[in-house]
Amino acid sequence: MAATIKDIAKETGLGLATISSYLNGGNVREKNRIKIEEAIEKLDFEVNEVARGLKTNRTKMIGIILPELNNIFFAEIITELEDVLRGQGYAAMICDCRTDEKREEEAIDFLKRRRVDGMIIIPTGKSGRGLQEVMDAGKPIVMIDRRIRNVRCDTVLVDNRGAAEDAIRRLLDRGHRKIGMIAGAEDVYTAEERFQGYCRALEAAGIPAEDSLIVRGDYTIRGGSRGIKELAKRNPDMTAVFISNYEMTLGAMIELNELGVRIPEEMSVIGFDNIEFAKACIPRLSIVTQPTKELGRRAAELMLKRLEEKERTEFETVRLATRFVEGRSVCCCPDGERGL
Amino acid sequence: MAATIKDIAKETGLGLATISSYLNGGNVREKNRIKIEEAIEKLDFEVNEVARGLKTNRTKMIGIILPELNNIFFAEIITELEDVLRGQGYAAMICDCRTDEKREEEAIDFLKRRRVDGMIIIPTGKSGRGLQEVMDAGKPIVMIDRRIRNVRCDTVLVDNRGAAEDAIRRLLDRGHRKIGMIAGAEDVYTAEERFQGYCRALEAAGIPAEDSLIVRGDYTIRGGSRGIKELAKRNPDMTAVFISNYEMTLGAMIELNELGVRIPEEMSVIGFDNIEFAKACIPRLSIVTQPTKELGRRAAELMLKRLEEKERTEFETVRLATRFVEGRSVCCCPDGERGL
DNA sequence: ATGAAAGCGCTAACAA
DNA sequence: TTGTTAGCGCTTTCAT
Repeated sequence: MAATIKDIAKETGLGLATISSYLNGGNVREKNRIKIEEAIEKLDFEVNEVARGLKTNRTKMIGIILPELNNIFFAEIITELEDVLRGQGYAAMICDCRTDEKREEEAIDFLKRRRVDGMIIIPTGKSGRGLQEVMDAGKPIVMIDRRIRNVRCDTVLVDNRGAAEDAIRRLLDRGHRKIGMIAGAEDVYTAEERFQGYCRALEAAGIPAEDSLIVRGDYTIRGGSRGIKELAKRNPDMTAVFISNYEMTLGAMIELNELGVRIPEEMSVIGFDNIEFAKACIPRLSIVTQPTKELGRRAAELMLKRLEEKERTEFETVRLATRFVEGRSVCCCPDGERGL
Repeated sequence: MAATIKDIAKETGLGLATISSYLNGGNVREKNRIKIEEAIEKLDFEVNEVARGLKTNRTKMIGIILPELNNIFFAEIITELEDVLRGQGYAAMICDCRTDEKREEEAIDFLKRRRVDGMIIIPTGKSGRGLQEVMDAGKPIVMIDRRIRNVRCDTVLVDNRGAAEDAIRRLLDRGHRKIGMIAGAEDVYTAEERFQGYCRALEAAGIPAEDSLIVRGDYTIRGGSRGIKELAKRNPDMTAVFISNYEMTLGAMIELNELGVRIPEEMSVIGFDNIEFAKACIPRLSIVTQPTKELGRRAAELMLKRLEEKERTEFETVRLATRFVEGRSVCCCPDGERGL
């Protein structure tokens, strides 16, 4: 059995409170400090954080709920998040809900029972069921990447609309007019924002958005390959395509590869996320990248701030900028007349 | 404040033990069961797992230590792991140690203080310092992917040597004789096994392994691109290359892309891991893939089995087979005489 | 600065 | 089956 502070007390002849005080950085007489440290060393004592958590009602655990861990975009965010949190002594209890709303709700309950001090969530569902109660119980929530209407809390987002707008504008500048988009599902926050950016850029250029140039994928590899096939079939005159997340970009590249479409001669492409993948493509892919590390860091910092604050202050929403990384997958299309 | 079983007892007029018995699946009179359920509903009671953990000395938390979460190979393993564990009510406390031995040791301490019921680790360090003590304290440990000599515990590995041997044999069968390898660092368990497979296959074919055809990367993208550059420079007559992990494969592809080397006409390539990436390559890459899901699942199952067992049984070592996925990145080289 | 004692929410004997 | 009681390891008044 592991040693307890009782054992340390007995070993040193001191009282429990003194040991506790020492452990929590209180003032202890030099002489006793040494005695305690020797006893700790000798008995191989380690604070029992479970007991401490029960007593203080603070477990120093943060629940993290996300759609899927085996997704490089989310994994990068969580990596940074966990790093910052643990640096402050907080443990990350991670729940992957497999992009399933029901599982997401279960995860929230699971974490409530475990009495985490707060939750950081990259939402899957749209309802946010269960979250408001967590907030009401005084446990802070920080949301990343997607927003949910009913839940008021700190949020860290990306400027999705601006990112898409910028990408499309670059295609327009190179003379493209028939620009396809592989968008995400309508009920996904980021997907909708990116889609709006696409529309807005075209609108600003006086080009009506055509239904045939838009397909809805579902942020999966399969969705990307289906999407590009569909677009190509429907639009022989399409000269460029904008793909709005990494998995779909990967799927589209696989399919373009399969179809033998030459990039950028036959088709200009702008993808999303994962710069390493983009560099490995032939030719190098132009992409929009998101600041994953910063998303994670800012979310962790917002959480830590909430955990320290005495009284609740205004909720913050941080919106981070994306970056465009130029590859060689976009060519000029002066007459807007090439295509497949 | 959240309701406690005391509140439920007061509300129902029953004793604490009855409530506890109900919560733990004991026998409770039908009438009382209903009363309790109503009270739980009314007071919005949820078991406090922290208190339960303190009392039972079982937190139902499993510590998971890994080199890096933002690595698709590890992320896939952890995803499956967490899924299986949570399905049995266990929480995954994940610690990313950034491939840093010191951080790995800190993570072990961190998890000990938190009194996790067991640890699953994908080791970074070679010493396994701190792990044996965990075992001695009666907490099971399961190791994944890499083995550590001093620590005796359940282990789930991949047949790395066989995988490399098979890959090289395929190249030999197609007539290649000058086969390069981008290996990992010598002190990395999997890297060494894969390297041995390479040597063994050549040996079986009566071809001496040449130093100039072997470079040591460090399992990073950068290591891969440097590796292929070095190999190409040193061996103008090299006709094929085997790259022994995903990151280095990615790096090598980026560099080959940069150098304008045509695959497979000028260079046959066999990579490692990440089938999606392989499919997106032009031409599709032939690769060795590892059974990530099964690695995670088996590890979780071994852990659960240990947690249930009354007395300690023999440690198990599971070794899983890899799979070769044929692409179009290997060509025939009948005379062994082409190359760059 | 230190000690004594109460109690966080739960489980597990033991009695009834 | 149910109630009473002790105690898991810690923190935290309140005295001293």
